[in-house]
Amino acid sequence: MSPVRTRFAPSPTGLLHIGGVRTALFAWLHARHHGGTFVLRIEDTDETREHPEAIEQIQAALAWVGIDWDEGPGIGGPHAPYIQSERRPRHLAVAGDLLASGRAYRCYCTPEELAAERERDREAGRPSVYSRRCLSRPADELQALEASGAPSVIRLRVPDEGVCVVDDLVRGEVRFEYALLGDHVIVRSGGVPTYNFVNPIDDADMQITHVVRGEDLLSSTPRQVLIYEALGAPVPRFGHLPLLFGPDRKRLSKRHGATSVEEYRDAGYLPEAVMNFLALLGWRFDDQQELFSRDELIRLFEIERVNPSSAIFDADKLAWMNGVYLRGLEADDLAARLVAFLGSTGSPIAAQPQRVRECVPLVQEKIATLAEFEGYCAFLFGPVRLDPAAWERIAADERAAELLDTASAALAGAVWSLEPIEAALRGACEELGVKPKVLFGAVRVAITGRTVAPGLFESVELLGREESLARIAAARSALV
RNA sequence: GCCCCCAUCGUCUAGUGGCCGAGGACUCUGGCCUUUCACGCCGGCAACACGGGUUCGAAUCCCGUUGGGGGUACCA
Repeated sequence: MSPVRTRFAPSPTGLLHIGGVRTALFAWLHARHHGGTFVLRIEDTDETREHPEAIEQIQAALAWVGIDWDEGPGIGGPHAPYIQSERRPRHLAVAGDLLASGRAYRCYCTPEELAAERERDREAGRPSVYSRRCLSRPADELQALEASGAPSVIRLRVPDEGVCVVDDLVRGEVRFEYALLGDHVIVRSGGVPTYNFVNPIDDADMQITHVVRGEDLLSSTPRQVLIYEALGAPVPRFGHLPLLFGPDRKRLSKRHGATSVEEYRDAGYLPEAVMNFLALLGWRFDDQQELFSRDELIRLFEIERVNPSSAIFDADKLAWMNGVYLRGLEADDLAARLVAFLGSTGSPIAAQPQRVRECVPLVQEKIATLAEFEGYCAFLFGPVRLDPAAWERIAADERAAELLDTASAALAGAVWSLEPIEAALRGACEELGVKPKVLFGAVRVAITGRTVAPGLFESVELLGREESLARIAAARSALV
């Protein structure tokens, strides 16, 4: 059995779509599971959509989620560059061979003629298949056309009959009748080869054994199989993954919210959570386990277990899973990630890494994304910003002054560590005969400026006696 | 129009003829815990698209219908 070689072949059209990452992930997992090779190839076939910086972005996005590649463009790395357009001479040479052997032919039909033909086919209820007019033109007519400088494309001559049987790794046998295919264009009139031609040549040349890609490419498989056969190359196994949709069952797009990995990274998601979540879109190990480390995924992933039906991207579940991963992090690790994240957002609190580390225990169970940290902890890094609505809540209480004074007095005499602080505050409640939530609520607003905040005792302890008392005093004097 | 794929709770799914009066997770929801918010714990709502077969027996196999999706380009 030959070693497994898979590839991910995105076109550089912009930020890498989350669906693209899912495709890359499955192809990568399949290679890694079998100890094979994973190739990254940039398919910049269509020059009109070329987007150089997108090549960098694609690599950065893959690297961020934890997908590495053995061959292909590397960010300053040693990997051989696979940029499809650089292989143009080889593609055109194959086209030349096909032309010479009669497996391909020149077509001078104009787009208008072709469109009219399709229209007629459709109206007649027939499958629209190219009429092969140029294949039946007499030689002198062809020569005249060529001499006149009429633009031409090169078409592959598809068999008149027979079926192409694709034994798909996720769908089983799928059959296509060649008679329904039509001779497709392999080289455009401008001399640029098409995707359906170039893609199988590259896969053959790179000895790809398993083509793992989206289901949108299933229909083009027979056209590509023909190219492998023409090349005399082995036809790889195909695995067509179910497509990803938004909540409205339409293909995932911008209007569904975040669709690029970058957006999730910038929203404070963890790469391991994103990878885990994406792996579960179409694949599952059993009826229990949902949390998988990168290594477990590699060990357990089997493409044969991929579910063939399309999946809807559930952002809620990703958010939940991100929280699970966040809570599972070592405190030092979480702190480091927070500092890096805050730095990337330009937050000034990134400049206080020790402080961030001290805050971690207070919020690790409360936040679901790195982005939520600042909202909870900003009061520990600088002056309080009183939330007006929160302030209303305590200002409206006629006992507010009494509450704050008593709390202040209790704290003033407390030994400054967690338990004595709690004891002092609880003592204040008993002294006034109020429920803890009443007094704690008032102190919380004074200290944090908000009604929703990290644990009060921990917050007060971290803030220090002086600052805590100052904040309570400030709130006290702001009372009317 | 024609070709192809798909079809279990709202969502992701387990299920490969009897273990399923269908299991797990997210969401929603009732409760507990509790200084807020979370976390955690306990409980609840909620599905085999429909119709025919095959079989002693079907969510599981076959056919059809319906629905959804993809393709049908000198896009990929």
